[in-house]
Amino acid sequence: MTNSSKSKESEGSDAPSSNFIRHIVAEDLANDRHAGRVHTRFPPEPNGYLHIGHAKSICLNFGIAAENNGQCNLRFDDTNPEKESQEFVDAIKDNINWLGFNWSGDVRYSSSYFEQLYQFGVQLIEKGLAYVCDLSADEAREFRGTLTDAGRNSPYRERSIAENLNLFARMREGEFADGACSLRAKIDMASPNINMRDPVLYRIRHIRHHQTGDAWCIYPTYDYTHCISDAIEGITHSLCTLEFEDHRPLYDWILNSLDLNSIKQASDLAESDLPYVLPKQTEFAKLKINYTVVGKRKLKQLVDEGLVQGWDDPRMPTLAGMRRRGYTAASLRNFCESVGVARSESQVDISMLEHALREDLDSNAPRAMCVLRPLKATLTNLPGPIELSLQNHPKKEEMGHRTVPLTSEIVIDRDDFREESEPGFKRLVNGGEVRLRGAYVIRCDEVERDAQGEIAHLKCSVDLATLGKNPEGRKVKGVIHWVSATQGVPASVRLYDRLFTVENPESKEVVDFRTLLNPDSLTVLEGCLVEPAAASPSSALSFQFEREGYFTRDTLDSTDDKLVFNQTIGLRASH
RNA sequence: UGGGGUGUCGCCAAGUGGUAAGGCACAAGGUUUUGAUCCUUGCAUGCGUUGGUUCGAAUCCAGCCACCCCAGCCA
Repeated sequence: MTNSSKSKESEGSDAPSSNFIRHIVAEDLANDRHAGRVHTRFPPEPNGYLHIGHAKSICLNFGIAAENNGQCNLRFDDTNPEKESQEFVDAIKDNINWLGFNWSGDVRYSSSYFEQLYQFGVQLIEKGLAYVCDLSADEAREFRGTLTDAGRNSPYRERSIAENLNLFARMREGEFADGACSLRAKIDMASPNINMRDPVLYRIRHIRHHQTGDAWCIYPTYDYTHCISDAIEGITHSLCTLEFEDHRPLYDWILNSLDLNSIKQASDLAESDLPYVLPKQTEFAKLKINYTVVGKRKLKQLVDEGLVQGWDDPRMPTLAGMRRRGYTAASLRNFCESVGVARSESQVDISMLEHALREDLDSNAPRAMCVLRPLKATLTNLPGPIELSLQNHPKKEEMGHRTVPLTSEIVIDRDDFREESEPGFKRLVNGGEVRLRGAYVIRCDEVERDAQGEIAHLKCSVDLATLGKNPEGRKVKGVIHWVSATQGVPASVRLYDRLFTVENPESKEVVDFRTLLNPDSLTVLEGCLVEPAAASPSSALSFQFEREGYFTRDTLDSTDDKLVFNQTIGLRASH
């Protein structure tokens, strides 16, 4: 067999996986199509918060640039002031930095190209490729035809260039009311691609813009703005999602209709000797994950109707929410890489996200102990309080040690105790032994109940010969976590479960996705006890509470006298 | 009845004519003072389907089927 030698060399384990966009970029580089440049951009509209789906696009765009010594711009595609705001601009910038990416140069805004866009509009009119149309939106819809029937030409389609120029200028001057007319590209009302049936380039909106104020009352549409903005910024690879595939002919039509040299002169490459090449749009499938929703409208609805506690509610798939939940930026980046980039629409299983999270947290989160449902236990023969020095990470000596106080009064988790031994139960039972994590083996000698008959207190004896070593002559298989009842710090802990009860809450069959919300997505536990080291204001924020899972301090809700932890994700449970 | 796409293991996803990578999930073992981690092993005679071309097809050709997107002066 000769194939073994061949397959070995390609097994560079950390090499990024192959995907069709990496192929395209590599091929363009090989053919010197952009003079060696790779320049991408992430172009969010500031009309909502970024979510996990955006993370894929961010990682793709910034990643492709970084891999090829290229640049990636952050550009706010802010052509519809009606829905946009500065609040979203700020949140988006913050999220991108948190994810670990830095955009090239200053933040860009499509709105900062409005004057240039207007001039290009004039150019299209002069070339006889655009006209001012007085059809109302409703009329325009009728003229557009249907998916199967061709549209009809607008009665205003043959206005003279001079008249169009005059009208376009007056649109800008504010002479007309909203919707009175629009600038349209003159393409083909019979095109089977509806986007080519004389699409609107400019509409009239007497409304203040979050970046340009009252400077404009006409605003360019996405199709007109996006391609030109890409061209101005010298973007080489314009990556977007599949639903824009039908817009690509228009993207190309607009750029090819403009004088190439005038585009270059308006671009960041105006002074460059490099040959100017128009950007190319490439589409990929957006990220969908089961048991959650990423539709902007749905997320907004959850917030507005108080179904969650805000855009940064830890149950939300927004970057702000996930960050607050304790997701690490690295885990999100790794997840996006593992999901890949392709053109087939897919819905990724949330277990992949959870895997990336646990993988990162397992290797980086310090360990600590926290008892969620305390049950008091007295260690009857412990000579006195002692301080144990426990390793912060079982495999990483370099993460250091912390001191953990052991006192005669401790708490253990109610779930870790049963009166009767049961098959398969490896924790503490009456009369049985168990290891206190990092400390001694104890035996439960007595169970005390309260007036209601509930188990209230255990009396246990310690085998003083078992610190750091196994007892002789017998095997103690169970290990449970614990916290000193007197030194432990009270905390409130929030446990999370998936937000929706069904795999695909966004499916078309769903009438009202709100009825599919999981009523148990949030459980608040009060009176939990956490070891002092994890409660210190100067400690890390994220921990693995041993045998429970990963938790992070909620810095928004924690106060000096009330500590709050959010469960990031539980440990994998294999029993 | 128009146009544009996509179909490879339960979920993602490599593969570009030479005999189906990898990850997640799952299952079975081993190690373990976390029922975690880690390690080992297993997991598509098969690439939507039917034909065709070829010595050879997931890869090329033709037909069919399923699903997704498009009729905002949203992006």
